[in-house]
Amino acid sequence: MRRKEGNKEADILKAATEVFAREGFHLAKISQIAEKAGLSVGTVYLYFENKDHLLQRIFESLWEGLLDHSQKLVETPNLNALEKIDGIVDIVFDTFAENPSLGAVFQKEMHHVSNLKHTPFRTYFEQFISIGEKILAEGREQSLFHPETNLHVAVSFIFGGLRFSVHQWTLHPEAESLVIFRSGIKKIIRNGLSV
Amino acid sequence: MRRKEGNKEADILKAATEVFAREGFHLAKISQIAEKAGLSVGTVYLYFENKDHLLQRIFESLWEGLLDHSQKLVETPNLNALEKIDGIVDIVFDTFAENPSLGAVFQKEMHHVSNLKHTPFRTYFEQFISIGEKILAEGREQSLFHPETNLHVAVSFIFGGLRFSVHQWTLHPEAESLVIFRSGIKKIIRNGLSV
DNA sequence: ATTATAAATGAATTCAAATTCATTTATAGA
DNA sequence: TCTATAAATGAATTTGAATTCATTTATAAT
Repeated sequence: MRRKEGNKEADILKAATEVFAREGFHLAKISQIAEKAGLSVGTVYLYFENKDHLLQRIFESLWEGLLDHSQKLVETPNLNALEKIDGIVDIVFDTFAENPSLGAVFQKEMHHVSNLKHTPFRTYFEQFISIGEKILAEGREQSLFHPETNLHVAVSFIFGGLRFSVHQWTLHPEAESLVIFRSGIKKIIRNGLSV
Repeated sequence: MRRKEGNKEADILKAATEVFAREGFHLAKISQIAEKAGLSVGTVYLYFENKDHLLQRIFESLWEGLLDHSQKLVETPNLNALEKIDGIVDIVFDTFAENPSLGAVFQKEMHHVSNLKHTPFRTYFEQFISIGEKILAEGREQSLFHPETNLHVAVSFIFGGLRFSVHQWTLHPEAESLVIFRSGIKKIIRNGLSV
């Protein structure tokens, strides 16, 4: 009996991420993905039920990575809330610096994925947000943060800002170094604009 | 000869905005838009060349409104940079509070629109960003802002955070009042999280 | 070397929705 | 009242890509 050569599932996911990043999910063609992965259209369907599932899988592993790292971070002792916020920024930047296409897909398609039936993506997002809120609440208790900061509002703002600016960086990585982008964002979250 | 009744062009744009907001551009059906606007599919094509143009028109007037107001704001004398930042937040919130569906479309479809051929949307976005950078540069000169803040990074972050959080508010307007959301965001931009 | 079978292929099929256009409807002007 | 013509309609057409599946290919087992 014939055996599988290489890791086609991984090849397909990688190709799909790149094509979705460039074209956007809805304009991406399975034929483009197949070509980029170096196999035929039919083979894509041997490994994935359909186009939606491809996107779901990408988000599943993305969210699991983000949540895993973030969960570990919040549980780390001897880190104050400010350091934890920096840690979250690092997790997000590390994730997408390593794989810029993923940043584009995350920015462009999160809403679509959340609306797919039978997916727990709203939950993943909510978990992430709730980790953020936990950190901010901690910082408030430690009197590191302004006591009147509305947690929910702050977390939304930071999530949106972080996701968008990481994506911008992946689009123009030459404009500012990753180091500058990353530290710039940490400063704004900590100190805002005012002197 | 027969004359046009009402303002069908406006009805179609309004309906399209609502349907695009709920379904996302690519899953939205012209038939849904026609039904919501109270006219037939063919009539949509009497007023708009195709589906893409419908989205383009929505963004065109949205951007023009945002840029118009922002332009006026930066030119207002006797406002310091911090007040101008607050003004931008107000402009964005006013725009979308008045028409929440527009906020969803802006969040979900900006990237798609930017990639449409023959559109100046990259330019609109760049103009908006450059207004932001101008304000931040001003604040730096007035010694209101941290001198080491990277303008480009800060503006990206703020744009993304603002757009996302306004959209979140439109999704769950009951969770926090508009007033709380708006002032919370102003505080974070000004002062960050730290005491 | 032959066989059985899993893996892979890609042309053919299916499907859904965008777009068109022949037909109908309403009204301004004669 | 009767055109002439613009406006509106929606069934029919077109389009384009997702998905299928009959066929081919490779290899493990005998």
